[in-house]
Amino acid sequence: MAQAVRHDSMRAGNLAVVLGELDRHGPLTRAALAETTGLTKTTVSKLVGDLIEAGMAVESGTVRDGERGRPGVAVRLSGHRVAALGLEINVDYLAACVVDLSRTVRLLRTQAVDNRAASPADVITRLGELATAMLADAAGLGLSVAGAIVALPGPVDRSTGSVHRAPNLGWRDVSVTESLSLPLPLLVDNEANLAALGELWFGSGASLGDFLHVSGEIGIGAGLVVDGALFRGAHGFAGELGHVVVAPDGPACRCGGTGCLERYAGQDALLPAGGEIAELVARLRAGEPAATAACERAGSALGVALTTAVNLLDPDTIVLGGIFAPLFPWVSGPVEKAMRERLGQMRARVPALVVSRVGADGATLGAAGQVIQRIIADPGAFLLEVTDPS
Amino acid sequence: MAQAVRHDSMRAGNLAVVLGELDRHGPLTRAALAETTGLTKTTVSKLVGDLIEAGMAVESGTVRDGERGRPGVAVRLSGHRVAALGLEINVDYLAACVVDLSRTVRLLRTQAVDNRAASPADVITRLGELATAMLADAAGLGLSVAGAIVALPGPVDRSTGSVHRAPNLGWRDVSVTESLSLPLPLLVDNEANLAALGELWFGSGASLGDFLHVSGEIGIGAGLVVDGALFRGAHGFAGELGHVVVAPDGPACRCGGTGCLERYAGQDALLPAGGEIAELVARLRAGEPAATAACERAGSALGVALTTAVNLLDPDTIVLGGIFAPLFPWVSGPVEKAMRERLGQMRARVPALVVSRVGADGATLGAAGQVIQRIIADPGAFLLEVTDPS
DNA sequence: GATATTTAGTCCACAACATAGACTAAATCG
DNA sequence: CGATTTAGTCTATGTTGTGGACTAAATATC
Repeated sequence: MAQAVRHDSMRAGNLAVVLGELDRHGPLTRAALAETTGLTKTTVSKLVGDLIEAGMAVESGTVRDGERGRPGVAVRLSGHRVAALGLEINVDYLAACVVDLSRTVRLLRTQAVDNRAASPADVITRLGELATAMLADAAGLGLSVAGAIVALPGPVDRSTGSVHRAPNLGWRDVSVTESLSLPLPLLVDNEANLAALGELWFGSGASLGDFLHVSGEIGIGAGLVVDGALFRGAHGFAGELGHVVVAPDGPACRCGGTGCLERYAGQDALLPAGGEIAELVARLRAGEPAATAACERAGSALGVALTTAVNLLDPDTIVLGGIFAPLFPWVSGPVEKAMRERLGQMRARVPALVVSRVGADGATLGAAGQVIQRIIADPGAFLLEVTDPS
Repeated sequence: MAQAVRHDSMRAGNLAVVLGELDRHGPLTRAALAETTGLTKTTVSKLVGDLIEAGMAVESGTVRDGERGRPGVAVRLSGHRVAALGLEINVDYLAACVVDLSRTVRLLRTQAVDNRAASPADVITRLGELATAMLADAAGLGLSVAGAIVALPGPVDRSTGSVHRAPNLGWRDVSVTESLSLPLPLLVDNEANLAALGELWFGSGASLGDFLHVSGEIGIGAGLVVDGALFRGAHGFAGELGHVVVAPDGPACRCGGTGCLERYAGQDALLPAGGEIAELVARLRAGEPAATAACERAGSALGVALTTAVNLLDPDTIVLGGIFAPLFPWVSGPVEKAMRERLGQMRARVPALVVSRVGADGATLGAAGQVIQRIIADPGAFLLEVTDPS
């Protein structure tokens, strides 16, 4: 609980500080690192030496920063050795990616499968095969994969690695970490959460400030990123935007309530007759009035729900992802209108509304990125793992 | 930004760990501290010695923990030297309190004044007089006051110490820290936020887990406490529960929107003809149907807004404070009904609904408590201040 | 073109802090 | 009364960062 600082953790902390600085502020010389971290040049040199030895950083050319003086050697994160595996189980596909320490996507593979038709055990077996193939390919690239996270479309218990209920998959109480055995640390997380992190590291990124990322699918989830980390709430179920009440007397929702956002702006509300979002986009492009009206309705409801979310969570930016990304041109107007009307008078600035820049792979990439984030936040633990093969 | 660990900050960090442990887990022997912190007995002894010398801890009797062996000396937080000042400006009163390091309330004074009638400058002058008197009394008790926080009824900019708009006071862009000059560090914060912290430290406390504290007044604010700290959002305006949309087509609100919770459950909605909450309680006790119906309506609306808040913020517990504390017996039913209906099916556990245990002084006490919290989180800084009179 | 100046990075003696284990102190058990 | 157990202190030691002297490599100045 209370974490005391000792000599070894002091060192680990300083390694993390240096690596974090390299991660956030690009290539830096040792002198610049000493300045920004407040450590002495001597200390920085030693720490950088360790990081280079561990394959987590490399020197990359010289830089003349000022006008005069000896040029410095730029040091940057190196992705040539350390990597992470991101996995995703979704309704109609499996996906896996390998991302290296510099957050470069090295491998990405998607497999279209109808996972509703298969049993959870079969799905997990298939994911295991995909993961094993990816690990082999990663080894071929000389990468050492430090860990993996599985993205799941439903509320998860991260401590047990299980999904309580994933209605879209038809799963109940399935433990993924128990069934999936891979030769590395494995965790699970919610797809909407990881999509938000995917946007942070592989999309518009830090320019968004603190943002709320909306994942529209059949359900509607959201992930709030504050200071580069997810806000999860007490039990990890924060960000359930789909069941925000838009109209207390509205239609019944599968959650037991009435008038939830999902009933107005979920995929089933936009496509009551079924079908693909791509078809809806085609009808919208053709200017079909019924399609435009449906988006108008969904956008207004989404605007009301997001107004509420802004009042409670206070983000800088709102990112629309999932099905709302292709529909952005048609829903953004009503959403912005609702937010301006309801927030404009009280707040100096209404949060900006932008479209997600990562596509369907957001959650898969976010999963791998989260593993990388953990390594950067505590390189000492990983260093031990690599150098000490006990 | 990136905070490196050096020898001095290692020491400061360990002082904070020991003091934090004493704060959370009551009186402890040096041996017990060594066990829980992971530090050696030698180190703990040195740290405890420093804390005792600084007047932040004291030895208090011996304890026989096990069956055999030498009994240990219990060490606990001491409030005899270090204290903090909490201040509050509200619509119809000023308040000040002095709380010591062990979070004992040593002084508390309230002054009934109609602050809407006076100019901001006059109000602040009067608060300054109250604060100066409190500081003199604290000095008389041998207390050294380390800092102060002013609670204000409106959104504040904590970096400049100013309120942008406090509609209930009729204030616009008033900087309190600039106008109020006291011989100690002074900060400002929002009343609803500080009331939540007041509940944490002077009310039901840590038994609540992560909780959302609702401050019902003319407006309705809320403060979310996660892991013993306030969730503030990107700009510090999180928790604006009063403007959560309960019915998109509802009555217009002063915020520019329509159907905000405030219009259904704020003080003006419960008492459309004006008057005091105490009178409403009397009518409720008498069983007056109109009064009961008003609470029913307010409770249902509050239940809808809280359902939404739970979906987005995921707290363990919801605490009703402000005007909802005396009205609790009449509003809690409808609130719980709404939450059970709308959340019961999706969640294993619907958050518990409890009444606030701190009264009107919650924000004032929370203000002082927040200063104490800062000292406990970084005793090193305070130690320097005391021992080094530069 | 030689020298001064500036900046980067390394080296070495030193200081700060925590550690490990021996030691003393004070209780209960047999 | 001695053996055992637990609390707390003392001393030598180890790890880590510091500060300043030093070397290295560039530009500026004359």
